[in-house]
Amino acid sequence: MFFQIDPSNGLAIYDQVVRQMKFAVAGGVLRTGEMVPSVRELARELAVNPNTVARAYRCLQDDGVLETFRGQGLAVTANARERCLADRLQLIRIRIQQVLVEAKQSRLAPQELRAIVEEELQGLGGREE
Amino acid sequence: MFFQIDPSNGLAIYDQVVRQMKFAVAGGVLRTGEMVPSVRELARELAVNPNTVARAYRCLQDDGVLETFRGQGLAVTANARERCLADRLQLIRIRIQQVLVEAKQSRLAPQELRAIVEEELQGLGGREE
DNA sequence: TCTACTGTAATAGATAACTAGTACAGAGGG
DNA sequence: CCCTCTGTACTAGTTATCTATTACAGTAGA
Repeated sequence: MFFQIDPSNGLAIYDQVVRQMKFAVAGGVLRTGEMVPSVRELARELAVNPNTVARAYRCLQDDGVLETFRGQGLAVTANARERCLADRLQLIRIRIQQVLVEAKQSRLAPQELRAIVEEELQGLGGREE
Repeated sequence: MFFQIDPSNGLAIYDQVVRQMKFAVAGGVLRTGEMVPSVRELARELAVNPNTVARAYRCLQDDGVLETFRGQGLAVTANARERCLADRLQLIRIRIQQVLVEAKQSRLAPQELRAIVEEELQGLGGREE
């Protein structure tokens, strides 16, 4: 229902949860005050250990995206949206920059690079989520 | 002189060596028959353990890019160029696809995505290597 | 109060990647 | 032969991540 986790992604699972949670807030899927799934529920859903989800949630608290209500759960904070909008741009920009640097070092022509990007953008274009 | 390694890259170090070696062959920096740096020399240069370089070289042998001359070193194989040209496209395409999928899931607008790509391309444009 | 949920914490174990150190066989130059 | 280079192999230890399990405190509803 919520996220998609790929264990063989290079990124740690908890990090994937953090990123996708931020993206959900930035994209308006999760709104201020809304409760997120409980640690155990999300862990079951993702077929992942509860500790891993708890760690992700702890990170999200540290980043001011979630706040805890003891005994009840965690909710999206008041100014989470603006934080996440900024974070989303930054996170994606960094990944793009890494790929482009590598492509540049490999002496792949920029036109060829643009072609790949456009091609892959077309490949994703139609679907929503 | 040769490569740039970033230990906190997500990618394993030996994998970075493999990729950059393939890119060097694809880009014409390394030619057929040319000797590559010895395990110990490259390890010293990259400030990395010799075992890590050895592992990368073993991968490159398995992929038919390098061949070993016992007691002398390793050299680029005859048909390494064409293999690496294909590998380069594939490796970069996969990374781009991963970023675009994530961006798509985050509901970032494609125009905004293109803007970031162009912006970062400009940022790299001038430099050679 | 009892029960079931919540987050949080702590411990131990598994696995992967990398480091550290040592050792061995082959090639080549003196 | 001796020395130095080459790749290769092995063991052990470190670190980070994730799993597995148990436990505890707070909240809420019957």
